[in-house]
Amino acid sequence: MPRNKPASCWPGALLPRAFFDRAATEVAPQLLNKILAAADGRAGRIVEVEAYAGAIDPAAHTYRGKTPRNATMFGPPGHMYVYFTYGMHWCCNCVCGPQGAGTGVLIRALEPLHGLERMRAARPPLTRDRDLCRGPARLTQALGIAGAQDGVDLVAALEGFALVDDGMAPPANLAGGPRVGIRVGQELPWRWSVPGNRHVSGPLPRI
DNA sequence: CGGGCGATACCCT
DNA sequence: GGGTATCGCCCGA
Repeated sequence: MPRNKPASCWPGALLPRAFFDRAATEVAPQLLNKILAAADGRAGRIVEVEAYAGAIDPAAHTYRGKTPRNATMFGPPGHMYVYFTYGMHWCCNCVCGPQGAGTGVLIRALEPLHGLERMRAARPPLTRDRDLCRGPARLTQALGIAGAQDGVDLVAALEGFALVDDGMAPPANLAGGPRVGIRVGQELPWRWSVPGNRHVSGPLPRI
């Protein structure tokens, strides 16, 4: 694939670097209804996110400091931290600020917008359309995100992936809920989703 | 559409 | 060596 700007494949404005240079808990709800786009046109609207807050957050990969696996999380905001889990799945985060804090936002679900044929081709044959990007490891597979994309700059958007704002505001009156699949830190209400959206994964938060 | 269950390899202790 | 920021398949409604 050419290293052109994904913004040219989806109408809207790239998110500025400053968008990510603040606490992950602040960035996360603002990412709802933004668009994650790939250079080949595959794109989806972000409908579910979780914040991971580094040294103060026992559920964060970065809680115990920098390691080879989590190094990207300690790097510049606006880059993509991709990690491997459960022996078979890749998941995608947006690194947040301040740089060096090891904080980020896990993208948990997308509503598919464009390039659905390519998404289906990248997913198991029996996948129901609702499940194309419903879950953090499903959306990476649908968009072609894996270990090779760890560290990709989503703001510069020169490496095949970008975050785009097409003008749709985040949902109003959002409430946070517990994050999915963690043992520690469950009391922190750092999961947000678009109310009523059918492409949200896991237990639906009470509206 | 929702629940139960097995699969899988890498990282860190 | 243990635990994991999960998912697909299969079954019933």
